[in-house]
Amino acid sequence: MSPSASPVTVDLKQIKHACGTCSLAELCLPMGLSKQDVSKLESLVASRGPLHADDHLFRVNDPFRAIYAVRGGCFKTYLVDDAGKEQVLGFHLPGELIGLDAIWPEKHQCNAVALDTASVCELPFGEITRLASRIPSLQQTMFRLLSRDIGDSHTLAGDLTAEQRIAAFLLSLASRLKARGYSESRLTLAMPRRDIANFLRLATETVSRVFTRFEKDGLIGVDRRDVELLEIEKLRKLSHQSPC
Amino acid sequence: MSPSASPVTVDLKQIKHACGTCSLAELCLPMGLSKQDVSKLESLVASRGPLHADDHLFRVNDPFRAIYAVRGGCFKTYLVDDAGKEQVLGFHLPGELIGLDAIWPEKHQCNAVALDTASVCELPFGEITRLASRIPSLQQTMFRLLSRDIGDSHTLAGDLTAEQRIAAFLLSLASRLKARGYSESRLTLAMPRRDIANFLRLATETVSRVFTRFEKDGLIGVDRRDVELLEIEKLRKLSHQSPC
DNA sequence: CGCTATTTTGAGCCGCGTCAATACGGGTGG
DNA sequence: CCACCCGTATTGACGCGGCTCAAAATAGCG
Repeated sequence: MSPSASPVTVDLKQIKHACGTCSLAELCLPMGLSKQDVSKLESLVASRGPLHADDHLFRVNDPFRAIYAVRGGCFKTYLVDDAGKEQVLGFHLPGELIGLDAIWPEKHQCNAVALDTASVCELPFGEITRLASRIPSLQQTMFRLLSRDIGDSHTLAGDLTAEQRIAAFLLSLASRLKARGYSESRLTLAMPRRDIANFLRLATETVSRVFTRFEKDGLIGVDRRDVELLEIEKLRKLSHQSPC
Repeated sequence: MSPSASPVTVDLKQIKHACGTCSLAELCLPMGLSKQDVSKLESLVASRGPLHADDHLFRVNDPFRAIYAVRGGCFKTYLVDDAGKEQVLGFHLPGELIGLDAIWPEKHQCNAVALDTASVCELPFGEITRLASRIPSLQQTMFRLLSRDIGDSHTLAGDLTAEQRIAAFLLSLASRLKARGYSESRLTLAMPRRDIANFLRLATETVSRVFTRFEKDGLIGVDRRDVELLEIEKLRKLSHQSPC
């Protein structure tokens, strides 16, 4: 039924659930909860993993039962359009939630696949909502997390040049990784150029060319999937100056 | 403080709040609530209007106090980027909610302006959440409405040709209007070409040209802002066939 | 060491944006 | 009722950014 629920030999229950001590706590659901409330929450959370590259967390039309918090690794969400072509909707780093768009019709609206070795916390939605009724701050947190995702979607909506898109993309990854305790300037892309291009609505070749151009201009250092941001300020200017 | 709260001579309290009898009930918050719960909800709702074209409902960074349900008319939400250029985020028809993206940071994330004579129901968010804690189905409704907005944002994200965008835009308007009891095939655009173009990330001239082309091909009839969809099926095909 | 997927690089083309001019319509004042 | 004005919409000419097609370079892997 649920994908990648193959007879893996990992007993999910063995993994200790400890939102209270999780380094992602303030990014994830427990944000702003009391100790007692966090422990109630913990009792609902099931850890799941490890998933490997290309393992699916869920697929379009899977029944919606839980939302997922990325614990480690990187996920990609995507659709397949009528012509059979993939449409990357986003990349999801540790501390970020996946599956919020499935609440409405109670079916998953996209596919979610691991890009590398990854693990997630599974949050059964029905029980979360029941708990949220009794804990106002949890309800509030849920509303905020949902609201944040609505605003975020506007980020890439503008009509931007290839350079602007790629600069913004790199900066977005960097800042999100920074918030999770990783380096702000050095990052390893978990996804191939094709996925980046698809996500940014560009051709793979264009992404490649812009990477090269950025490197020649001394803005970044590129070695395969390792990227170093050398001139963050210049990138920032590039990313939100209009193509006037 | 709140924009367009000029000394209008309309006493807001005079307008009868009756979510129970509102034709938009099943589109709006009361969706799936019991009679008793609806009446509790009604006691929170304040009607506001009429607003006139160019009246702002709220602006970026206004403190977030309420979400708004469009009761009549049409609204546009937009941002102004660093270069001072407007970015249309969406159009909002009767029965649709505005301001959900402001829950998170408790500030409005965009500007909302009436395109024609319009009115809204104002739903004080704090009281809604308080009520939602006590009425699980209201909480559920809120989650669903938020979730729906997340999914919707993907609609225009693809890289589509000008014709695909415009066909999809017209179909989206038509289907939303149909759900609200209006004609499915005849519609009056409340917004100028410039706003359509901006929303679809196209040039005004391109929108104009595609309208003309569609008309020559017998797909639509256009008279200024009145549009008639003559070949809905063909438009549908056009809108989601890949540019292969 | 060969096989394959990924990435890079080059050449040519096309859709759409830009610039510019014209047409249309609705409102205002004489 | 007409002349005038101004914002919106249409139409045409042209250039460019990014896509397509094609091929070579590079890396990972058995």
